[in-house]
Amino acid sequence: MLSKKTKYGLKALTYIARSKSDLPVPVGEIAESENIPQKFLESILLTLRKSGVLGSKKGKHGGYYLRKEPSEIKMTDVMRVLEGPIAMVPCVSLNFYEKCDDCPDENLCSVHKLMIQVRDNTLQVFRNTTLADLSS
Amino acid sequence: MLSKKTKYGLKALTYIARSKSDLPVPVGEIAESENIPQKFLESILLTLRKSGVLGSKKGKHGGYYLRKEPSEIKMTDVMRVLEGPIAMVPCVSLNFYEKCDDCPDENLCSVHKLMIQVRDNTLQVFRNTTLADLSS
DNA sequence: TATTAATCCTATAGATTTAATAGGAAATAC
DNA sequence: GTATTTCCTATTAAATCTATAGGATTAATA
Repeated sequence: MLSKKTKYGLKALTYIARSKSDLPVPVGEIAESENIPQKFLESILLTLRKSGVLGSKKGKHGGYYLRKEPSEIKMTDVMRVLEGPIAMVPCVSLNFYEKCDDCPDENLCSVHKLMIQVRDNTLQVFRNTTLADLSS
Repeated sequence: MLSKKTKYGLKALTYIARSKSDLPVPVGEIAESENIPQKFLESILLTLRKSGVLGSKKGKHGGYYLRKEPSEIKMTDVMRVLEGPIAMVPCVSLNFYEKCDDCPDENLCSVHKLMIQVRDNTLQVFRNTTLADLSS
């Protein structure tokens, strides 16, 4: 299941990408428009800023803005920040690899084989999709 | 993330598919061989039996067996029983559809569009993979 | 300079889900 | 009738997710 954090984050990014204004977009505006609890959204946008996807400006007329063109923001990056590993098991994760406790040899593991296929397919979607695709 | 339930379930099914013996396979044997807590595995195999994937025999020399040939057991079916919906959000689920609380119109929702793609790719993997593939 | 509006930060509560355990009832082989 | 195994229900323990609270900091502007 996609977490609400990720869902809200993607919706917020889309909202910002669609924004016509030159000014940064304040959290309150997004929260209201997209039906997202404001405080929760604050924390989400904060992590997106810390990861480099978003920039921010404090104070009056402040808010969040994209650091790159929407077409340059890949879903792989966004998903890894919001949702964590793209793989369904750590033992097939490219960026968050971890060995399984059980499983003496993962080359013989049937789950491993299957999940590599799922990972590759999902990865292909996220690599070929940018924020520009979402917001169009 | 794949739940342990699903992971254990897949490993157990693979173990049973690989079994040479004519007798049903007892839970204890699988649990020991695959490093799975036995009581937990019991409950997992029980749900697989109730869903029709496995058959069982009680008492001495009892255990679990496959109801169909491994090549006839699709991952779509197994995954839906063990892990639930294949889609990452209920609003793009074929078998467990649910509308989102937020989201006035899901055709305009950027998350919706993206998750349909992920679903279709994952579905393709699961539709084209059977237990025979896992256990070979 | 005071006011207002915004991000930033930390902590924590509440809710849900997952993982695992416990204890025995029912069935079957021998 | 004893040993073995599935079957069933309940419960605990742990982890994670969702959301809220309360204020500190920063910046624009009147």
